[in-house]
Amino acid sequence: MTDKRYDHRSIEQKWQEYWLKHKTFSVQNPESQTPSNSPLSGGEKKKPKYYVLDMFPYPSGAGLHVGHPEGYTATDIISRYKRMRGYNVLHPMGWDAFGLPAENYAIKTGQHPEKTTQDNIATFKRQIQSLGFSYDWGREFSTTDSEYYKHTQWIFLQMFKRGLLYEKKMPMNWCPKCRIVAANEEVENGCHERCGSEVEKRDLTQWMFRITDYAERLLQDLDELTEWPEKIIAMQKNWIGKSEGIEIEYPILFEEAPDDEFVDPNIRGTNLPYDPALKEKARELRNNLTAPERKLWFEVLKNKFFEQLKFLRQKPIDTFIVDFYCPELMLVVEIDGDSHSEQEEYDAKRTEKLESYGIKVVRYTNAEVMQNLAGVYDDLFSVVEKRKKSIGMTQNPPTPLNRGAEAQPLRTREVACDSSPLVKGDLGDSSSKSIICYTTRPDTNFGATFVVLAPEHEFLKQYLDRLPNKTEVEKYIKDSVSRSDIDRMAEGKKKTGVFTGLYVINRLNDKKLPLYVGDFVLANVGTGAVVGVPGHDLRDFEFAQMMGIDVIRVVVGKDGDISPITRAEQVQEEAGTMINSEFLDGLPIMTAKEKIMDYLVEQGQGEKKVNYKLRDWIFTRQRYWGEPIPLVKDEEGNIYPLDESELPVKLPEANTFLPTEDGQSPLAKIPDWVEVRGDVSPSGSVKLSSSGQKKFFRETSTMPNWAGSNWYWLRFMDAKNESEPWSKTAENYWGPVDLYVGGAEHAVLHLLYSRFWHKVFYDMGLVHTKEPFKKLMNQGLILAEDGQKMSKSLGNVVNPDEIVERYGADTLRMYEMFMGPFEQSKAWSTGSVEGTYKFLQRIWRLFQEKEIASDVCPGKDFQKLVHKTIKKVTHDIEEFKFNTAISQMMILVNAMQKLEFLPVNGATKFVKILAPFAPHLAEELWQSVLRKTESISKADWPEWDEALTQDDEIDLAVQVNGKLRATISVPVDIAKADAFAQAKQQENVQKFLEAKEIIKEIYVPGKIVNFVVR
RNA sequence: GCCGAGGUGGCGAAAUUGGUAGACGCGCGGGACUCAAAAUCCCGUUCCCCUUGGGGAGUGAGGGUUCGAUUCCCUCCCUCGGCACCA
Repeated sequence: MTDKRYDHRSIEQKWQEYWLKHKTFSVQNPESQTPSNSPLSGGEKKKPKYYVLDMFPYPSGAGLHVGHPEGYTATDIISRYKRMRGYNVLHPMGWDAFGLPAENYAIKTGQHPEKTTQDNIATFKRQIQSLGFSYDWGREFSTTDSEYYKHTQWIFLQMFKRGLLYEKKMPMNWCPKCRIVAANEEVENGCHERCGSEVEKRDLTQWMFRITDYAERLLQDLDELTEWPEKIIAMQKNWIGKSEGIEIEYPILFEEAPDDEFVDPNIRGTNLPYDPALKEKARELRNNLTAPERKLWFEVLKNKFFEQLKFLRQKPIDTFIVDFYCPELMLVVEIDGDSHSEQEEYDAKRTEKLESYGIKVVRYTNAEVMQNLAGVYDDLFSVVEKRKKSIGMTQNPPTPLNRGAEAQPLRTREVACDSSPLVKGDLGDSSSKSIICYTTRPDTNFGATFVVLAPEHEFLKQYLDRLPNKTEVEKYIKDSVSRSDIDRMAEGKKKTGVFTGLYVINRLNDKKLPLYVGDFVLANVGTGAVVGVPGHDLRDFEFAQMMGIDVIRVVVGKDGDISPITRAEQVQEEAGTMINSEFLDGLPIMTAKEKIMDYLVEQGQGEKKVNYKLRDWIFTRQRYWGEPIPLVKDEEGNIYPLDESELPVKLPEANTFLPTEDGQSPLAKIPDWVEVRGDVSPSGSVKLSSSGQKKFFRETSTMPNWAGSNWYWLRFMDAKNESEPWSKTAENYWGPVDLYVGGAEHAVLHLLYSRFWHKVFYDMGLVHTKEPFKKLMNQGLILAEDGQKMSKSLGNVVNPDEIVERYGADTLRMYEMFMGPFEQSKAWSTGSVEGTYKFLQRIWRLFQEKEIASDVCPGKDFQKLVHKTIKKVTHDIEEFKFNTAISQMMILVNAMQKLEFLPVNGATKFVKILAPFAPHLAEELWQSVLRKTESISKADWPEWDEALTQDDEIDLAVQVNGKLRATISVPVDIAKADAFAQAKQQENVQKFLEAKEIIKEIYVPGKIVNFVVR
């Protein structure tokens, strides 16, 4: 008997060297053009491919965390398993090495980030290699290699040329600590996810990626990702945040402003005398226009259909208040109700009096306005023309805007709008303003009782002076803008706001809605204005309660409650039937939503709109340690892409890595690099040369660290390609990634950005699939022994180097797989590590101490166990259930230990299935003990005989009334009657059947017999 | 608040379509070997009760469906992860 101890150190070192030396895990791309000298043999060429990818690490100074090997071991098991199953496996590793820590370290110590990065990569590589992963190191690269980032820059240029990038000045997330702009995805609860300090909003100009152009596709194609965790799908859906609704226009009712504010006092008709007592009355009328007045006003007069002509509403003249008055033309437009004699007489007198001032009066009836607005318009148009002539206004003849068809009422607003339709109408004309509100629940619009604007709303900026409650509003805006998002959140969800003094009109029911400012309305959501339906939206309800605004019920829920809504619990948001809503009454809310949307669109009061929470991606960073952006500006500020021949744009040497406080990259402080000369080529790109005609300035921002990781999986397919990022041949063969494994923290960052770029590549014809990653798995977090997150400050960090030194790589791999379900987070347990180590020792001793016999019949039970184990381990690997695969192997090992000899057949099979988990030990047993001459990676995965996985004899459970009373050992295929007969003979069963009547006998073959008695 | 994943011995955890709950491992108890210890091997180990056999309870709580529920349905509680005034 040999007495060799299980010496993990020498075994692991020996085989790691062997694998490297023999290039055991290097894979070649199929060379389509040279079949004869292709590194792939004819047989290999026909092998199906399998691409297994880890999320490549950022090589931090802290070295490998025990969390890293968890994912890496899983992918390694899959890789080794797939190889043995005959796949051509691509399993690469590289470094995502641009990023803040190296740079911050550089700022602190002055050490160049390049140096830090190289050191860290060396450490990471050594640590990863010490774990015996089967990577093809021939494909290794770092995103910081200029040979790599030259392609990243090339991709940037292509995207720039496709119009996917634009420069924009807007409030950006600025982290004052890191002195860097962060993408929305990088801000958590108002804090920078990197450093945890609070971000500010700063107006900065940055390059933005039009990821929103792909919002719909990013959402739709999630359906294709059937092998992704539901959790990630849900998070991405949520982040994209699609909602379907409508933008509704609410015309603003301005209080009367002094005439001279609207109309040039030099105009003859401006200063007509009037009774000052009428002023108050006119104001009131103005705020309560009749429906026809409103229609004529909003759809014709206020909208400047008569160019340059200003109409005033409810204007006091003499002792009258006229409906509409145009001072320039001295023209009055009146709308009359159904005429009766008294009224006619009065009107005639009034007309006479007005005409004595030189005023022309035209009259239309309510019915005309309501039913034939086009006719009214035509008539008014000719009146205006004549009037102009008679008054002597001949130049600039008024041109009517586009009108609808003759019989149609006029469409007066074009509802299609610019990108941020905060306010409708020309800013010069205050009397034609509307507030646009986005809502997903227009069905409840009959219940609207107020409108709230975000404090940042454009309307407030431009019309502050015209607000009756100017002082209060101004103060409120100042207060809320000065508070950060965090402050606003810290105050809970308590609603605050102030009344502007203005009203808007809900044209659905001609109701006046008070217009408020409130900071619960967010400027960048929807249109920055919300229509308040307090009966059916909790937030609106809270606001209404705070402000003392009416609540109207327009939905009856399941509970049938139709009482006035006074408590938050009564606020019905989800489902129900419409009431108090005129033509919507009785409809379920979803039907009502469709109906009213169609109605509002038809009436020209709104436009359907799909909204996404997803914002464009802020792409530039004010940092040194990132890919320089290959753009230049000329002295006029025009932007040009650099010519592709200029790539890579390498990072210049720098003395300081500290970004400026005003949001500039340290690159901006290197004038020799920033200022260049060159010429614009016919294609519009710039070629640099010292003799160039023009002066240019380089873009000094760099790319975010997501850029490099946004296409790296494609580079691995063709890592040595110098002329292009990857060849189509390579992508055609290897793509897409079959299995992608990493932490769930990248759910909406890396994984969303990568999907975005991949779709652009797809549109460019550079890849043949819409999605980059077929199957995605997230490893669970590994917590410290105390159940807390591992952290330096808590001193509970487990160093993988120490574990490898003491127990070996195989133990660490095996232990991490045995800890529990792969996707679940779990706490470290040193005790269990030792248990796993003992298991490997037991295997070792088994092969050292027992004679391996080829001619010994091991017995049928053992043979069955071997086949069962192969079956279970195979299934479990496929399903990522490594923990139960290992327990099954433990069961087999326990059984082997009880045998006197090791049957060579069973032992060989066992070593094969052990190989993906503990490759060093398996390779040692394979080559040194079983005397095989080739690496176990080249061996075939063992098959199992299904018949041998079935038991002949089973323990049948016998129940009485569902309670277990006995178990009987019977042949699997026992006849039903025999099963019952044997079961009844059991003493303990009889005890429970005595003096009872059997009402039912249940037999589930292979499982149970159950007697139901009474 | 919403979305997702969970809640099973002292601990990590198992359990095809509803069919013997707790496989496997750690820990613990007992034993063998040893002068002794370590290592190794063997036996036991959900809890409670009589203790040869057994009996009762038990998978976060409470209901329901079923001959039978960790598994299916309803209500609720707790933990973790994500989003968070998205109109």
